[in-house]
Amino acid sequence: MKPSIPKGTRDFSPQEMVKRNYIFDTIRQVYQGHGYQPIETPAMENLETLMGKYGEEGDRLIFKILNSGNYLEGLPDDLSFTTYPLAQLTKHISEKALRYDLTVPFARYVVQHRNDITFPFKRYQIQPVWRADRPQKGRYREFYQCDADVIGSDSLLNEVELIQIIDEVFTKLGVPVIIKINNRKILQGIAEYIGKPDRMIDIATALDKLDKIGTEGVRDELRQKGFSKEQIEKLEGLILSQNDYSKSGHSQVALLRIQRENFINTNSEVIKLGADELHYIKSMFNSLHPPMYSKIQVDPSLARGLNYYTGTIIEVKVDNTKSASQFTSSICGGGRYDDLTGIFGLPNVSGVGISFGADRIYDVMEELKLFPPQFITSTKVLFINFGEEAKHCFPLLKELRKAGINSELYPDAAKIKKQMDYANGKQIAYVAFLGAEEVKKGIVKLKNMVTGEEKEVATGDLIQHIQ
RNA sequence: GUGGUUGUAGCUCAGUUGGUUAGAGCAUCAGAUUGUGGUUCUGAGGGUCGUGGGUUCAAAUCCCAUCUGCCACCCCA
Repeated sequence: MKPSIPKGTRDFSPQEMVKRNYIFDTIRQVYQGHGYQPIETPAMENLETLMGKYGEEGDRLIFKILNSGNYLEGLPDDLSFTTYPLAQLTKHISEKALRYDLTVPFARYVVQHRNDITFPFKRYQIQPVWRADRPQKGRYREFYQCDADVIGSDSLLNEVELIQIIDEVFTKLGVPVIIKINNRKILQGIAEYIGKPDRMIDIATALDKLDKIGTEGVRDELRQKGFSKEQIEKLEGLILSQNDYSKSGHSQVALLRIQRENFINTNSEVIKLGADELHYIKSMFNSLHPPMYSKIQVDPSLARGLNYYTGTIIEVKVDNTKSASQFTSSICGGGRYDDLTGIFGLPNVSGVGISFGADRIYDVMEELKLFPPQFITSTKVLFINFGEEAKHCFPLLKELRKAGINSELYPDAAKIKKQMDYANGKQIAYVAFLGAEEVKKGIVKLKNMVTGEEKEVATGDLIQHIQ
């Protein structure tokens, strides 16, 4: 049998893991610094918990788990695979699924453990999620999300904090980014304003493509989705004010002002609320000292596909004006959801959160060569194995490790050359010789593998000679 | 889910209009003074040419299907 792994999944080598852990550790450290606490949830959830939370497209991308045992039991006798509706069939043969994100399982967790939680509850969670998407560059079927959410607080200061966290993480990692924000209330209000309150998602996803396909493309898409000419014109009056947004040349602030004037004319409370929220957040950052390293941008076309967002939405992309990155997809996203816990029986609890896509961040950092070089190895000192004398290494190894110096003993009494090759392969900085001669003299011969320099040091002074 | 593209040794790739036993470099392993590597020399192992069919006297090469990677759409981290 030829060994292989499922499409869109990957193995990670030691070299890759060191770098991946660097990303995880950085994010974890920032989260903890802001008072977020860790939780974990199972890889699989009840299918029912997940279905219907991510939109139609999302449902399709959920990995369903076939029931154990005789999963065909209890199916109708007249079952025909060609005529039976697939969604119906799924319900019968699958009751569990791999989690699609960390936010919905978190909402479930909050409701289930509500009596043990003090609100507002700030938690972080770093775990893999699975999506049955078709793989591409930066798109995997198994990938890690690093989430932080605050649940049980309406304050916009949470949004402000989360955006600062985003800035802090990417500053630490050295990735130049643009943080884009918008507000779903505006989009919802617009949908109501043009008389299609239930089509907010369609409007949002069409607008989301403004950058890519331009005004005319958005018009076409809306027409295809059944919007009338009047509705589209009304919409344009609000969002696409003046020509093409992307070509308009207005600064972000100016653009926002245009919107607010237009928005006020709609007399829509929802729109005004959304615009005020956006403006509040933006103004917080305008007066922030010291200012953020990352650019923050109000983007009226930002939509985000997930169904559960109701307020602020956030998306982070690599700043291609500051780097040579080819990456255009988002590497972090998030937003506010006013009633995600409601579906699980706990209404009126608002939450807001963000999620870093660790795998995409890794790809970007690799592309931009942002990983520090010292990450190649994890062992600092290798003791050469001379057979009988090997046991004399143990006390020294213990001491080194106590001092935080990663060290190891070669397991076999192999030829020196082979052991040296091993050290080179792992890019180990020092090799220690402790053979019969050294034991007799009470010393260790320490060799610097970069300079080739060798010196005899007393066993007690070993640590001082290692940087 | 739709459309396109790709696949030869662990890695990077050669391989003529279909024509003997499919090659190279790097890597690996073994040896060249039995306590000194990253430079050198010698040798070895390793491929059902992604997989399964088909056309042909003959297929890595042509045709079909399938899988994987990649690209666009869709959507997203």
